[in-house]
Amino acid sequence: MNSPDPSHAAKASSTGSGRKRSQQATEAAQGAALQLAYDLGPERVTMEAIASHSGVAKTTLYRRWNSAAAVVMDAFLSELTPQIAYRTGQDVRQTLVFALEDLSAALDAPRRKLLRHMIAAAQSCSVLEQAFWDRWIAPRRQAGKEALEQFGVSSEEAELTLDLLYGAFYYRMLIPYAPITSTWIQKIVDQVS
Amino acid sequence: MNSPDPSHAAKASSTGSGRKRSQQATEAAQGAALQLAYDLGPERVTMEAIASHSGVAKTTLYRRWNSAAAVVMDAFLSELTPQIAYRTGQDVRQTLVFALEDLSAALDAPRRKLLRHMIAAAQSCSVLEQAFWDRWIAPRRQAGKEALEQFGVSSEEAELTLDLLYGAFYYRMLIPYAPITSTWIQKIVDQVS
Amino acid sequence: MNSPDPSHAAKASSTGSGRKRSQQATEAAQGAALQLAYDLGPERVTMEAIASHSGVAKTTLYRRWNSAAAVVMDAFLSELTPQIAYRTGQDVRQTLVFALEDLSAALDAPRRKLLRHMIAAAQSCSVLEQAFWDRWIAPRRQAGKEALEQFGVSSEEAELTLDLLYGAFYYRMLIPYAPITSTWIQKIVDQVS
Amino acid sequence: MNSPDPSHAAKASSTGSGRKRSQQATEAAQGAALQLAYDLGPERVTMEAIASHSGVAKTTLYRRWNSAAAVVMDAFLSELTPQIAYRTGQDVRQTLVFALEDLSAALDAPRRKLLRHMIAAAQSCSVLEQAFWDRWIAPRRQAGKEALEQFGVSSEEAELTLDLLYGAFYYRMLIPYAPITSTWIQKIVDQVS
DNA sequence: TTTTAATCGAGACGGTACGTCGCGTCTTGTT
DNA sequence: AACAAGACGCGACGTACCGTCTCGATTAAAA
Repeated sequence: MNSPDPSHAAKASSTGSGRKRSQQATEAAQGAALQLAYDLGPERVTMEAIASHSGVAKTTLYRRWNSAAAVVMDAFLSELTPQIAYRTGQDVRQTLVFALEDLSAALDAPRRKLLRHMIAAAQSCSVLEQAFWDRWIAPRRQAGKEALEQFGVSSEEAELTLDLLYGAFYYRMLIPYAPITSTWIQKIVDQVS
Repeated sequence: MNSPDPSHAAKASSTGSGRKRSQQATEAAQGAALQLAYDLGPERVTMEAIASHSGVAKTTLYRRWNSAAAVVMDAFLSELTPQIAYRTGQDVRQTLVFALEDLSAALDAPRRKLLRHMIAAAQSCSVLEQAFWDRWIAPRRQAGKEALEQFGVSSEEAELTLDLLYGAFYYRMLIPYAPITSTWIQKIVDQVS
Repeated sequence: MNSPDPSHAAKASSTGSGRKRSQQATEAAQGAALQLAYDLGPERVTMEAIASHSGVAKTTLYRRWNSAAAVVMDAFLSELTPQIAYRTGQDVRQTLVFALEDLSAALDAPRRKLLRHMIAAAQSCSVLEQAFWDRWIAPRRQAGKEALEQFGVSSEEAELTLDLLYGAFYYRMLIPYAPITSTWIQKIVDQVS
Repeated sequence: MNSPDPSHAAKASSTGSGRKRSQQATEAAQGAALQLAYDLGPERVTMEAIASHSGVAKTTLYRRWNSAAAVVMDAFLSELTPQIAYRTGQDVRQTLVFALEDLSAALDAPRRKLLRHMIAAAQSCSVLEQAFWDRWIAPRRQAGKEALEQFGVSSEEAELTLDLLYGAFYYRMLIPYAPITSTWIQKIVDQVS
C-alpha cells in the first residue's frame, strides 16, 4: 500500500554507492519552485529560475526531476496533500458537502491557479499524469469511497457519485464561467445523492 | 448568433486600404498547425514549425494569431464545431445520453488528445480560455439547455445537470483512470436525471 | 586572386532574400572577442562572453562563426593582416632580416600570445587551419617569395629558405626556450642564405 | 639524466603513510587516455571519459594529473620517447638527415595528430609546456647537439642548425600545406649544413 | 494610370530557456 | 591513506523558439 518513494514525479537514485543525495538541495528546490509558482504564475517557472533562486545546480535538478513542472508538482503535492483530511458527516449528503467545501476552502486563489496549471501540465506528460492521479486524485477518491460505503452506498454507486461531483467541481474550476459557491455545491450534491 | 469573425483567437485587420489578407495563407497555416498537432502532438506545435511547414511567414502568422496554441485552437474548432449537432431524444434521459455519446464518438483518440491539450492551453491564456468557452463549451451547453427546457426542465436545473454530466465527462477525459464507455454514460445520466 | 569573402573562418549568408546581416553586429563581436582575448587570455574567450560583452546574441554569433576561436581568429587576422607590409632590402640577406624583424616587431607580447593560441586552435579545426593558412601564412610566404625572386633566387630555393626561416621563427615562438632577438635573426639568416 | 619521477605533469605523493598509490590505476588511466586520443581525437579526451573508460575514479586522476591533456601528454611521451634513438651518420649531413627521417618515420598519421595537439595544449598551460620541453624537445636537441659536436661543430652553430631544421620540420607539421618527404628533408639539410 | 498603403515571403536580430557536458570538489563507504 | 562511486555547484555549450525588425516584391484600392 505504501510505496517507499511517494514522489512519482521524481527520479530514483541508482545504487547505494557514492555520495548521498542532499535532502537539503531537494527542499531548497521545491521551496523555490513553489515560491516562483505563486509569485510569477506556475507557467513561468523554469528550471533556470529554480536553480538560481534555490542555489541548487541545474544538473542536480535534472538528476531528480524531468521538468520544472515536475518540481512544482512535487512541491505542491508535498505541501497540500497532508492538509486535507476527510470529514465524515451525519449522512451521505453532508459527507459529500463537507468533502467539496473543504476542498474548495483549501484551494484559495493562488492554489487554485496552481492546481489548474498542474492539471494542464499532466495533459502532456504521462509521468506527471500518474503522479497527479496517485498523490492527488486517487487518495481523495479513496477516502470518499470509504466514507460513502460507511453509509451503505455500493462501491460502484460511490464511484459514479464521485465522478459526477468531482467532475463538476473541476469542470467549474478549469472552465470558470461561474464561481464555485457553497450554494452550488449543496445543489449538485442534492442532485446526485 | 453568428459573430462576423468567429475566431476569437484571431486579430482583426484595421482599414480597408492596401493589399487584402490572403485567405490562402490562413488556410495553409491552420492546415499545417492541425497536421503538426496530430503528427507530433499538440505540445510540439510552434510558430516556427507552422511557418516552415505551411510556407507562411512568421510575420503573417503573428498578424493573425498570438501564439501557436491559438492557431491550433482555431483550426481545431473550425474543424470540429460543425461536426457535432445536437440530437433530441424521446425524453430527457435519452437526450442527455445522445449528447454525451455523440460527443464521445466525435472525439477519437487523436482529437481527444488535442482537446485535452487545448483545455490545458486555456489554463494559462485568457484569450484561449475565452475562445474555448465561446466556441466549444458554451454552444454545447446552450444546445443542451434548450433541449432540456423542451422537456420542461427549469433553466437552473438544466445548468446543474449539465455541470454534472459534462463535468464528469471531461473529468474522465482529463484524468483518464478508466475509459469513457457507453455503459458509464448511461449510468451517470440515470443518476442525475 | 581576390576571393570575394576573405574571411574563411566565417560562414556565408545563403540567398539575397530577407533582412541583411548587420555589419555592426559583426564588428561588435570581433571587437569584444579581441578585447577579451587580450584581457583574459585567448583560451578563456567563450561565445557566452563575446555575446554578453558585445551585446550580440549568441544565435547571431553562431550564424557567422563556428566557435569562439573562430571569432578571435577572424578579429585577429582582420586587425593584424594590413599592418604588415614587406620591405625589400638591398640584397637577399637584408630582405630576409627585414621580414623576420618586422614580424617580430609587429608581434608584441600580447599579440604573440594570441598568435600562439591561434596556431594551437588551428590544430584541431580544419576550418581554422585553412583560414590561418590563407590569411596569415600564405600571404607572407608569397610576399617573401616574390621578394627573393627579384634577386634571382629560384622558386624552389625560396620555398626552402622560407620553410627554414619561418619554421625557426615559429618554433622559437611556440617552444620559447629562448627569446627571439635581432642577433639570432641575423644568424639564422646568415646560415641559410 | 633520469629524474626519479620522469612525469613532470604528475604530482608527487606526500608521505609514506597509508595505502600506496596503485600503479595499476596509473597504467589503466594512461592506456585509456591514449586509446581515447587515437579513437576520438586528442581534443575530445576528457577526465570524465578517462575515468569511465579506465574504471579509475576521477579523484584518483586528479591526484596524479592536473588535466586530461596532462594524462595524454604523459601517456604519449611514455610511449614514444623510448622508441626514438639517435643514429649517428658518417658526416654532419647524414646525421641530420637520419635524425629528421627517423623522427618523421616514428610519427605516423595518428601520432602526428597527437603531437600536433600536444604542442597546441602546451601553448596555454605552462606545466605542459615545461613537460613537453623537458621530455620531448630537449632530449632530442641535446642528442643532436652532441652528435654535431662530434664532427667539430661549435655549440652555438649546432643550436642554430637545430633551430632551423627542427623549426622547419614542426612548421610543416603544424601548418601542413605540403607533406614532409625524404626529398624535402635532404634539401633543407643541404641548405643549412 | 499612377500612387500608396497594407500584405507577403524570407530571414536576421536580441533574447530566454533548454537539456547536456565537463570541470574540479566533496562525501560515503570499502580496501 | 588511497580507492571506486557518484552527488554537488558551476560555467559553457550549441539549439529551439520567441516575438520583432528589416528587406524587396506583390497586390489592389484610392488618387
